[in-house]
Amino acid sequence: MPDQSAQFFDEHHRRFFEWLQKALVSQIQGKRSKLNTVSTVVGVDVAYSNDISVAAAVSWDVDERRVVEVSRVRSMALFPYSAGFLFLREAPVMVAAVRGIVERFDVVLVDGHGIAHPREAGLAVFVGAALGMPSLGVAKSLLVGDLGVVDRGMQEITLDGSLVGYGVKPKDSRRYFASPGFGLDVEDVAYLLGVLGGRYPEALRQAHIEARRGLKEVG
DNA sequence: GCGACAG
DNA sequence: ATCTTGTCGC
Repeated sequence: MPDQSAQFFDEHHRRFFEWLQKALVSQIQGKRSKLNTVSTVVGVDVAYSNDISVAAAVSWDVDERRVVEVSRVRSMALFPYSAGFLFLREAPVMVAAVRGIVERFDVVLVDGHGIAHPREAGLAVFVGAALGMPSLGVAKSLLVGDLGVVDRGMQEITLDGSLVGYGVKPKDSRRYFASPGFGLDVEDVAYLLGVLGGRYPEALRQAHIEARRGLKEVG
């Protein structure tokens, strides 16, 4: 079997998609709206079964600590996974799933990096921009950047000398890396991490479960 | 040229 | 991401 990714990522395609990422980044410059009080967050994740993808968005009430709404979308996985270009594979279906959430919410938590990305154009940046909603990237492993010293279970992620996010290692839950997506800055990330209790976001844990459940319920 | 590489 | 159950431990 030949590498399917070659079909999508030869030199010409890769260069064009990189241009697209840079275009978005320059396009949203200055569109950093101030993050208001966060009472409801929406976590979004995608699960796969061959070329079928199911995205699940879970609305989570931070104070009451409960799921308030679930939205799921099934679709064809048209792009293969390629590090640095995850948005091609997951952004379309993630955006559709979040649009299925009816009740209001304050921020979208995306399973993937925000600006902790080679071109500061991670999946969370695309999803937030497309929705016109503040977004936070939450990844389980580092893609780029340098980690600073561990301080109270947290460490800064630096890229070209600038702070782009935080690595977090809660005592109970799994390690993760958070960076701004759209509509919020690094200072807001620190605030958000506090609101979310420092642990791996329950909204994302639920989204992961719901996405996998979606694969099974339909086939 | 050699490794690294979100999900 | 996905293939996969129960089991050891706090």
